[in-house]
Amino acid sequence: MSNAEPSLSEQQQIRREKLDQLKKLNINPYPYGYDVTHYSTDIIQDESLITDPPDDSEKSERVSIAGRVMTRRIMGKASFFTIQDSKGTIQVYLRRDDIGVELYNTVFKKLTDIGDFIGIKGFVFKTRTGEITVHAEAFEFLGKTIRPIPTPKEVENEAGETVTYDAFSDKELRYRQRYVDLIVNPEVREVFVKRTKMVQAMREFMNERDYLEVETPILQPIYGGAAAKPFKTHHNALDIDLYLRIANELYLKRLIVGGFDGVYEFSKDFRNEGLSRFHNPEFTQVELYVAWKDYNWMMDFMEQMIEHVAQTLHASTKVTVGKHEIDFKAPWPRIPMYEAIQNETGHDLTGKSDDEIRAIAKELHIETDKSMGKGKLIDEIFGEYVEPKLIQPTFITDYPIEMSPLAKKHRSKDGLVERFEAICNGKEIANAFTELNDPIDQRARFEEQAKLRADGDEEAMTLDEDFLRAIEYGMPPSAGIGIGIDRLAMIMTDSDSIRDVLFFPQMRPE
RNA sequence: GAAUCGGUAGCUCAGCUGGUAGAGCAGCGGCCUUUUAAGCCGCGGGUCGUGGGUUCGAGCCCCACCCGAUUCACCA
Repeated sequence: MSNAEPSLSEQQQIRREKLDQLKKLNINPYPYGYDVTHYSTDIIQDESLITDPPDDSEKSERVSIAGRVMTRRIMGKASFFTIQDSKGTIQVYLRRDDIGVELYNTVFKKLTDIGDFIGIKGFVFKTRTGEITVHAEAFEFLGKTIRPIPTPKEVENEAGETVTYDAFSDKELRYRQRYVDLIVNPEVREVFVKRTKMVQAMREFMNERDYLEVETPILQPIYGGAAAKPFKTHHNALDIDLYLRIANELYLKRLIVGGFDGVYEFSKDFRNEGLSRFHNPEFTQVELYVAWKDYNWMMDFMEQMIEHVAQTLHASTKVTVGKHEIDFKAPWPRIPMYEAIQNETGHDLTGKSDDEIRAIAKELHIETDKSMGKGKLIDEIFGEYVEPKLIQPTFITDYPIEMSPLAKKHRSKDGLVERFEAICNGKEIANAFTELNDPIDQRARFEEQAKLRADGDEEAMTLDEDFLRAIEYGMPPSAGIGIGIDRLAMIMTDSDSIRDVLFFPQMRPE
């Protein structure tokens, strides 16, 4: 049939030849299905399946499994190999005399490679060395792979530690070819399963409280709800520019105006900024808005929800992250921002003017420039001196009004808003406020942002006339929060790069 | 965007002061019916990230570029 192309490696050519040979034997290399009764781990965990001594009589139970061949140990007329399915791996014992000469010698020994899919039916026994193994009575070819997969080997040394040889460890290849990473590095699957369970736990926690999961536009004519640079695109039929959302805040608040008491959305957001260990151009937040509540209530809510997440994932409130053990047991400390800064730097910023704060920033060796307003300067000081030191989950409260154009003025502290950020492992994981629902004030704040923009702050917010119209119709007092799902997933899975909690992190094209 | 480190066989890596590329696993041929990094005998496999340059000669030295990792800067 198809001659091997010159650009193919020797191993790729050989595998294509094997494909042709299978067809010549009237074996479909890509059949349509297989009747699976058991997964690998189910068999290993179910003692009652083991026949001892090995029992091939009709009364012993049969299992049928399917998966990839991952290792092979061929000893003439009998072989051991492992099959990997979606739950794990199990060893199979295969004998020529059980399945026939052609299937064994030709189909299995000659034409089956590591990575190929096969189905096995047989009974379960324990080998001399005590490994639970399926003794194959039927062998079926289920899919040819024509590209060799990496072949890491795991072995336990005398100390009982698992040592991996030839691990598929090149990070670039692992990110670019996540499918291969998932095949050969089983711990990767665990990370992503945990991430999904984390999201499920949060969703259940909110659903139990009757908050409504909603969907809002990703393509927005005016981007808002955060300070960030957007991705821009164009709609041809309407002939208008649109932006990929940087946040969904303003839409969820419109729904609060519309009469929902609690709405949330797991939102893919997009920010046209640098990539790093903590930043991917698209990332996930869950935003939640609840009517009749304020930011104090939201702190209670958040610490309870995250404690619940930790319990669900780790059966404990304590999670090991790098060198630290982080305890999510509620309540978490609540420290006003100025107090936190004073604790770390000795400077009390309360009531200070722009120029005074600029001078303090310089004293603290913070690089400043003209476009930085008071809010930005304080944020810089905080980010440099306080944030990295907050390992245990902590609420930092009461932010300067200049850096929070969507938050409500503090009920008692002048110049501040009712806002908090949750910090954990030295990074922000959530941002929340008592929502600003005074339309006159909101308009003034947008106008303040417009000035900052004119002064060169590219991330200052744009005035959204429709959003203002919405809250002019009246928005109940509300609390809102955004929780960074990727950041939280990093903590919950002890991953030190955001790329390790994203299946397909953004990469430059090959 | 800056600095540092890296890119050699399918995978993991070695490659000296520049002399024309190696190992283990994987692959191919053979032996082997309870092995487990199975073993034993034999064999093949490479535009050394890309493009220039220096040199009799470049994986190695020089220049430019591409890709990645880490740290830093901005942002969640």
